[in-house]
This record gives sequence, C-alpha cells and structure tokens, in this order.
Amino acid sequence: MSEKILLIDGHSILNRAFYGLPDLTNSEGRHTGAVYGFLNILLRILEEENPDYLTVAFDLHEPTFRHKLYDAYKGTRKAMPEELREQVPLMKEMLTAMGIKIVSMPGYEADDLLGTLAKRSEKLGMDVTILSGDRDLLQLATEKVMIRLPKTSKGKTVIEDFHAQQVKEKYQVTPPQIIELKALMGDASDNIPGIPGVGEKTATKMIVEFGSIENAYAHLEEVKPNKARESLRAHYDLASLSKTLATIDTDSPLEYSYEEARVGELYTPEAYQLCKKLEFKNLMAKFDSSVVSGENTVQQNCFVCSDLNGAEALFKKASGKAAAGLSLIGDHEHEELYGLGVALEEDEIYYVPAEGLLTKEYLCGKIQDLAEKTVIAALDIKSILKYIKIEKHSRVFDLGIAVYLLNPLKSEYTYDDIAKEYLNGMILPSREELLGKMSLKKAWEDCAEGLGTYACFQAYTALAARKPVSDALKETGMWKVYEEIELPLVFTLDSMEKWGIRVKGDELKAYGEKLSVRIHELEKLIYVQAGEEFNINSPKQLGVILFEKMGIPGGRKTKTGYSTAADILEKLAPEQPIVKDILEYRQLAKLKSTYADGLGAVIREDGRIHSTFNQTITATGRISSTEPNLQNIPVRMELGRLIRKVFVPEEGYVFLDADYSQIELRVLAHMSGDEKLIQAYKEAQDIHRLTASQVFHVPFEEVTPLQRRNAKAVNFGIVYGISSFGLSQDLSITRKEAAEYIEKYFETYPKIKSFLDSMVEEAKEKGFVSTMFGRRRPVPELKSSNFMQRSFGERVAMNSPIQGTAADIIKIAMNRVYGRMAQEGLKSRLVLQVHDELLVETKKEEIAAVSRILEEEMKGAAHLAVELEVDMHEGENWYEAK
DNA sequence: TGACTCACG
DNA sequence: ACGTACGTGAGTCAG
Repeated sequence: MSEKILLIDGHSILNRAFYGLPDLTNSEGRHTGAVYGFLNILLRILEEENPDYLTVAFDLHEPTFRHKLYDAYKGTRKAMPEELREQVPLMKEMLTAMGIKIVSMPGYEADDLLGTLAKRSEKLGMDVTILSGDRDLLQLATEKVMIRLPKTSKGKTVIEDFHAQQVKEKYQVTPPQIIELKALMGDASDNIPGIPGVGEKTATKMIVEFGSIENAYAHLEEVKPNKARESLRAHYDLASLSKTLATIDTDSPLEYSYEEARVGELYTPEAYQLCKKLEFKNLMAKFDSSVVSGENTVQQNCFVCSDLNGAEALFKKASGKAAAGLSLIGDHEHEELYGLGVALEEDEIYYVPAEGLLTKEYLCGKIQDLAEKTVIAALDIKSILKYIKIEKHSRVFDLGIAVYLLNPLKSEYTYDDIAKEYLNGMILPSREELLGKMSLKKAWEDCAEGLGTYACFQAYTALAARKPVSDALKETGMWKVYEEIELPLVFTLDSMEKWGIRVKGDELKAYGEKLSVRIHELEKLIYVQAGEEFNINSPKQLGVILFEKMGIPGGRKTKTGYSTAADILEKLAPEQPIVKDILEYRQLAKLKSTYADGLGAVIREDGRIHSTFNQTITATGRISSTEPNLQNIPVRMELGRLIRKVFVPEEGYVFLDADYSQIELRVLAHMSGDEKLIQAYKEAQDIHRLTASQVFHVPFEEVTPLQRRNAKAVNFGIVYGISSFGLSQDLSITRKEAAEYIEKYFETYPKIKSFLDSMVEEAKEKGFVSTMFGRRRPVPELKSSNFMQRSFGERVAMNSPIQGTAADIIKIAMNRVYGRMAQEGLKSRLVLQVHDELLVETKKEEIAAVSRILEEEMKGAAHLAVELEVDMHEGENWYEAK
C-alpha cells in the first residue's frame, strides 16, 4: 500500500475555524477559538486519513510576487481582524508543540508550497490529501491528489472531497481549467480582477467550449454572449494577469525533508501545557496520564506531617520565618477542618492532615500563634479568619485580592493560574486535575494524597507569588488600594459575615404562603384566558401562547424564540388582561422562589443569615454578595419591599441605615471638574430638576414632571456610558430625540463630555481606566474589530472610573465605620453593604454615637469638589429603616 | 450548561 | 452596518 501525506493550508483552515465558531477566549481574555477549531478539524481528519506524513503550510506576512503584481494594479489586501491575527503565532506554537512540520517560504504563498509538495509527493507514488477552505486549491486535484474542503452548515462541519473526477462532475471542467475559470470570473477575496461582466455561468460555458482563455481568445468571434465577447476583447490584459494570479506554483524551490514531516506522537507534554494554558479542557482529556503529571519540582518538595512531634517542630520552625504560605482545607460553615498546607520556603512545604492528636483545635491554636510572629500569605485570608483571629493587617498577605486588583476581569483566581502568570510560567496541576469534581470533604475521605498536594500547592503559591505580585501592585500604583482599602476590608467583611443578619423565619414563611394563594389564582386566570394549561415559567411556551395562539403582534427578538421580558410585554400589549396577569404572576413567583423560599432556606441555627461578601468578583471594584445575595432584596415595589420587614435587629438593638445620595453623579461632578454640575450640587436639593431646567432652558420652578424624568434618565445614562440607543429604549422615545437630549446635556455640561471622551482616549492608549484611588480596569474590548464589542468597551471606559470610585469610597467608609465602632468599644455592628448603603445593627444606647460615626466617616471617606451627602434612617426592621 | 428573566445599586 | 444602556446573583427551563 502506498504511503500517504496530509497537507494543510494553515491560514485558510484557521480562518474557517475563526469565522465558523463563536469568539472563544480563555479566562485571561486571550482569543483562542480559531486555534481550538483548527485542532478539532485536524484531529478529525487525522483519524479519518491516518497519514504517514503531515505538513501545515502558512503564508508569510510579507507580500509575495503575486500580491505585488496585483497591489500595483489595485488596492491592498484586507486586514485580518486582531482577534485572529494574534492566534496565528499561537497556532504555530501549538503545531510545533505537537511535533507537526510547518512550512513557509519568502516570496511564496501557502498555496504554492502545498502545490509543490502535492506534486512531489505524487511523483513519489504517495496518496496526497490537501485540507483547505479555499476552492482555488481544486486546480491541484488529480487521481492521486484529493482536496478536502470543510464547510460549516447548520453548526455542523461537513467535508467535501474532490479528486479530479469530482471536480469535473461539479464544475464541468478539469482541475487545471479551474485556473481558467477563476481568471475569467475573478475573485474579490483573493484580489483577482477577472473579466468585468463575466460570472460563473459565462466562464464555465466558455471554458467547456474552448478549453482555455487562449483558445477562446483565438476564436473570439465565436464567443457567445456579445457582452462577454466585447469584455474579453477589451480586457485581454486583465485575463492574462488574472491567470498568472490564479495559478498555483507547483514547482517552488522548497527545501523539505519527509522525515521531519512524519507523523509522530501528537500528545506531547509541551502540547499538554499549551492546551492547559489555553484552557482547552476537552483536548486535555485526550492526553495520557504520564504526560499530564510530568516532573514537578514543587511536588517533590511537599511533605506530609501527621504526628505531634513533627507538627511541633514544623510550627516552631515556621515561627522563625518572616513569612509562611498557608492554606486551610475545611468547611467553616460546619466547623470542620480537614487539614492545612504550610509553605516555609519555596522548597519546603508541608501538608498537615487534621487527624489523631492533630485536632482542629490544636492546629488552629498553632496557626493562631504563628500569625502573631509571622506574615501569613494565603489565597484567601478571609476564609482563614473563620478559624483564627488575626488583629494586625500587616500580618497577612492576601494573594487572591492582590491578583484580582492586577486583573479584575477573571472569573476566579486559582493557584495554578497565578503560578502560571506570576511564577515564570510555572505549570502546577489544577484542583480538578488533582481531585476531579470531588468536594473537599469527599477528597478528605477518599483521596488524602491529592488533597495534600492541593493544600501544598496553594500554600506554596501564596508564599512564592507574594513578592512578584506585590512588586506588580507597586509598579501599577495599586499598592495603596491594596493596603489601605482592600486588605482592611477583608477584616470588615469577615466581621459582617460572622454577625450575619437576623431574619424572622416564621414571618417569611407566612409571607410566602400569602403569595402562594395569589399565585394559584393568577395561574387559573391565565389558563382560562389562554384556553389551555401550560408552564407560565417557560418563556418558550409563553411566547407561543402570546404571539402565536393569541396573536399579539410585534413579537420576536431572541434566538430561541420570542422575548417575553416585562418591558417588551408592557410595550406590546399593556391593555391585554392576560399580559397583566402574567406580569403579576411573574412578580409573585419571583418573590416566592427567590426571596420567600430562597432566603428561608439559608437561615442558620442562630436565626440569622450569613451571606458571603466577595471581594474578587466585580470588574469595577464593587463587592458582591452570595448565598444568599443580600444586595438585591426588593425595594422598588411595595409588595416586594415588605420582605424587608422580616430583617430585624436582635433585642435591644435597632437598625440604622445610611445611604449616599447620588454618589456616582457626585463622583462624576468631581472627576470631570464641570463647574456647572458642581455648582448645581452646591445649590440644588433636586439635581434632576435643576439639570432639566438647564438642559431645557426653563426656569427651575417651571420644569415639568416629564422634563425632570427625562433629565434623570440622561443623568443615569451618562453614568452608564451614554448612547442614544440606550436612552431611547429607556424613555421609549426615538433615537433622534435621545440624541438631542444628550447633545443638549453636553452643551450644558461641556466638561462632562470632555471627561468621558478623555476616559475613552485613555483606555485606548493605556488599555485600562483608573479610579480616583488608582484601581484599574482593563478594557480589552476597545481593541476588538467588532463594532458592538468596541462600543461596549467605550461605555465601560466611561462607566468604570465612576462606578469604581464610588465603590472605593464606600469601602473606605466601611473600614472607618468598622474601625471606629471597635475603637470606641461599641456593641453595634455593621451587617450589610448595598453598594451605596450601609446597615448597622445598633445597640439602642449607641444610636447617637453610631449615627455620628456613620455620618462623619461616610462623608469624610473622600474629599470631593462636592459634598458627599448621607441620608440616614432608624427602624425596628429594614423596611422601616430604609 | 446556557439562555432567559428579574431582583438590586 | 453593526444592534446595547453600567455592575451584579439566583431561579427556572430545556437540551
């Protein structure tokens, strides 16, 4: 049996993969979709063909002979989008890692190299397969040379195969005649001019009849459509230029060794590391375990310490160090500790399982002592505070937060990612590689070794990355944000989480039951009006009922069907009784499932809810709240707002709720330095009204409610990164009207316009924007070749400095409030933060002191060109206090 | 698991 | 010509 070679048109397949797949990025925001798609096609073809040799050809970036020829004639070639361009070197790196031969040559296109290799290999008696997305390659087909063209139709990749025979069947001409066809038709994407007025049909007819352009020209009078004949006569020079352009050179002087192209082991350690870097989870699964583990020097320096003597020695040694890396493995909610990782040096790391004499109490005592002598570096200090008490902020280093500040766009901050990024590309096995999908508890029971390694890697990374990450914070000017805002906040949030907030479970239940009654009524009403029973919670079914069965006009929107979102329904059929009932049903169903039932399920034994406040989630610097989310408890609608009555302080306490008044607009006034807006804040108690009077040129007293509403919407829009489309949606006006409002607004406040523009400029130039305190947000979207993405980037660049600065300010305020309440020995405690609002469970005797603290510290958290105003209320529950 | 919807700032 | 307001988290459906 003859040998077989597979030749791949690199750029063409990469292109195909890029445009055929949605834009895929890894967690670092690196574009990887084209590489991923390429590999999938490659692996599939390899499986089908099982070739002996394999080679991928790439164009070089310099212009080739043919480009020059044509560029001289007209224009230049289309630029590659940035998202694809950056994947080309990545693709080559991956192929090299897999031991796959790459060829390219100055002055020649990939086509030429493929043609050359195809011809040579055929002469050597091989079967040749060429994989490309480009039909031009069809000219190379013979009985032994097969061209394979992948096509994506309906999300599936179908491959069309062409030997000479199939070319003839499909195009009625021989492969070499494909050149003639193309020279006549031209090809815009390849910059081949062709003969004007000659398309596929005419060209095919001409070549079928005359065999070649030359021959057609020789028999010009017989060429049929008059138009084509005259065009050919007038543009003969174009035809011959086009033919030169369209002809693939099968005789290039490429130096090539078949031995280097022999297909070997693709699943190499290098390829595995690269797949990991790019986060190709599916591909990673294909690698052999021997490749996966590799040699790992960190792992060789991990030891288990499970006896008392060893532990004593370990902690003694640790306390002599300036810093130690620490990782606690446990479940603090159930007061369990499974073990801990301690890194003394970069080459001395221990796993201490919490077993036998090494009880939870013993170990906590030891690390408690350790923390008093040594800096504790950990991925998540707050989780450690659940086990031990640390007073001094200078005693800890929170790697997770530090790394978050350096790039707040990632969804998680794991030791393996951090090692890769800050420890010279070091590859550590991830948690999933060590423990799979196992919970920590399960691992503790069934996979002690993996758990130990996991603990050690975390401890190691915390210790080893401390220096480079600290340096990076200093270099980027974010050390102060880290040290003076985020790090103290760890302790503040820890306290809030520990206290939690008291919730009356029985009242919550009663509230839920009340909702149930009405929900059932509405269900029945809706079924009657619809004429059938269906799942109202299913947007899909609901869409069919409303827009098809009931014939409400104007439906459509989403890819999966009709949009049934509340604002759409309200605009489409505000008077339809069924729509009203559905909206009420939705509202109640939401209240019941998310709040009545949802909150009820997370009340702890102590009668309180202990939410988690996450410090490393948001892109702007805000904190977020989970399990449950206490930052989205209803307030806008009265029925929902009633839920706040079940949030109560304990006996002898009341709630004091303090919120900033329009903090983001005030921040905008300050950052932009707009005198008009600053002046407005100095004078006005009603900023939206004043804005309206200035924007619409009417006296303050004569502003209509509509004008005020519009001005308010514009104010919001400005903070969000204004667009006429967004504003028009919000106000249900035309885009043109919205644009006029915006224009008038910017005329009134010219410095706001220049400020917002400058933020976009800065982001484009530096790649990020900053808050007043130096916190950064990268804006990679601005580099996108996609209009929508780029516009999004612009809005982000306008919004983030404002939202982020407001977030910084309230964080500072929280730390100060927390610190002062402790310093003054108060029993009151901070329990919630809702972005511009703080809730303090206040001892009745301390109401005066706490209100003073709240007012002073919130107002004093930052000194802006306008005052920070704080509204404060007292109440027996959250409903009353708000 | 992703899409949709909706609660908050 | 593109087709969205900025930032979150949770519940539900459907593949």
